[in-house]
Amino acid sequence: MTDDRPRAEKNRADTDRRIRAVARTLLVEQGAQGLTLRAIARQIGITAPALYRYYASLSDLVQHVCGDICADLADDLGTVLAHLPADDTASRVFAACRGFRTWAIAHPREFGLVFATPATPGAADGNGNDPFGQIFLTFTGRILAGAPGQERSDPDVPARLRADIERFRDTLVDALRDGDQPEPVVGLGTAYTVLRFWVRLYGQVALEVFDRFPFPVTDATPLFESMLAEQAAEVGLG
Amino acid sequence: MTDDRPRAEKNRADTDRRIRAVARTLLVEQGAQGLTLRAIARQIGITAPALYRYYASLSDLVQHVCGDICADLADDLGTVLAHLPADDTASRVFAACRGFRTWAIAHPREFGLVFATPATPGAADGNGNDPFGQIFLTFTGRILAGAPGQERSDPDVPARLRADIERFRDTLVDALRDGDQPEPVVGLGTAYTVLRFWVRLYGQVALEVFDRFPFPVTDATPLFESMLAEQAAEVGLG
DNA sequence: GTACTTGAGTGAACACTGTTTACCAAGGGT
DNA sequence: ACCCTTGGTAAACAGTGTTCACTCAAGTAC
Repeated sequence: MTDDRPRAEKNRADTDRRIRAVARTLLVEQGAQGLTLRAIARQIGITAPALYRYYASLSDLVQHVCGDICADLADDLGTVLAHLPADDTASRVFAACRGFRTWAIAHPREFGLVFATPATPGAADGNGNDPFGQIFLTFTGRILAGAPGQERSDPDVPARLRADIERFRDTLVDALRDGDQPEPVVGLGTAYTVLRFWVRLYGQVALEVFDRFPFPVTDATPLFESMLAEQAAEVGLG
Repeated sequence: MTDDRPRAEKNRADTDRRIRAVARTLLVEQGAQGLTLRAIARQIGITAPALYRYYASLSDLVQHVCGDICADLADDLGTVLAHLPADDTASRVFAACRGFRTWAIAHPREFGLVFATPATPGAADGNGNDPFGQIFLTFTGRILAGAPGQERSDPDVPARLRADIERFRDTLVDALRDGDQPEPVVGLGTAYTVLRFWVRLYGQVALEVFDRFPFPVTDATPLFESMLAEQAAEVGLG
């Protein structure tokens, strides 16, 4: 399996990887404000304008870095879930939520960049390439794939929400499509539950990572665990 | 009630107000990236270095602007609550939550600046001057002050959280102290409930304002209302 | 009234930033 | 041999935060 692409192409892909890697470490070590074109160029021994051969602008580069970050997080959650039986939905949900929190705490700068930046108005094309939503869909998809048909009764979702929850359900099964599997079915009640789960998980983790709880927390883990347990109990897991 | 302070002092306070006001409109009209020292100076007919007579740095200025923003939001919620009977806790809670969301939607840039910026490591001195926590404490304080003694049984809060929830309760009664009122009492269960309420409210509003729901939402209001109703029911309001 | 001190504001400078432009040199295709 | 794409450079432009030396007016002390 030798790499017989023309050397030129390989070099290009290589420096592209180096650019993103350096950008990443710069973000981690100095925060978003240290993520500058000239610093990146300096570190890989190149001049700043050369970067415009790879990205149209700084914000374009940053957007791609966000994509990388989300991919990493998705991978992380993927390996976490891979070690768990596919039909033990409860422990898979717990593991995914804990994994998300753990990753966020270990990578606060990355989390801040992708999770607390207002969506760029241009990138909100339906949904699609928004990396933020993508990672969420990925990991709930991985869980749902192993737990088909766990339906709550559909009337559970209030009437005024039906339209949007249906849209979300569609997005979800779309993300679930994988290979030649049969079309997965996801109930409206499930979709609604998943959405609520996400809202609360996000709130909890964001407040913790940004250190924005309204009082000086000494140990956030029990706080997180209790919220998790409560919510799991609420939907009948555990 | 004439203002007989020396004119010099008055002028200083005046241009200080102008600085903050211009900063504010700049933030609203151009986003955080348009909030620059030189732009502010230009707009009030002054040179940039002069601003250093008022603030130690740009980030110092920004921090004070955050304070102003939070004060405005607190005022907003204050007037909303003022029109409601002090003993109708349910409608006061609903009004405060709706008011918070409405304000956030009407002021997305301000919301983004103060609610989605990682806490400055220096400013996290215990709690105190962190404007973020302050506003929250203010408005839950205003509600709790009218509904004393609504205790859930204290054992409701899991054992491992007691220490932190007690700390939160203390912060809360501290913020409630007002004039010569008798020392207010807040149960642990109440504090815990309030905290959970905040986590979910924050998650919901942040996701909506940043347009980061994992699917294209067409009407976020029912989504918000259903989360609000659900949570209110859960704690026995309504 | 005359010195002295204070303090807001200025102008020039420094070290940065993103971005554009013109240019260059090496490689591959025909 | 020719051309032409491609990755890179140097120089420049406009803008940024920040510092320093300097004014110049107002207030205070004698």
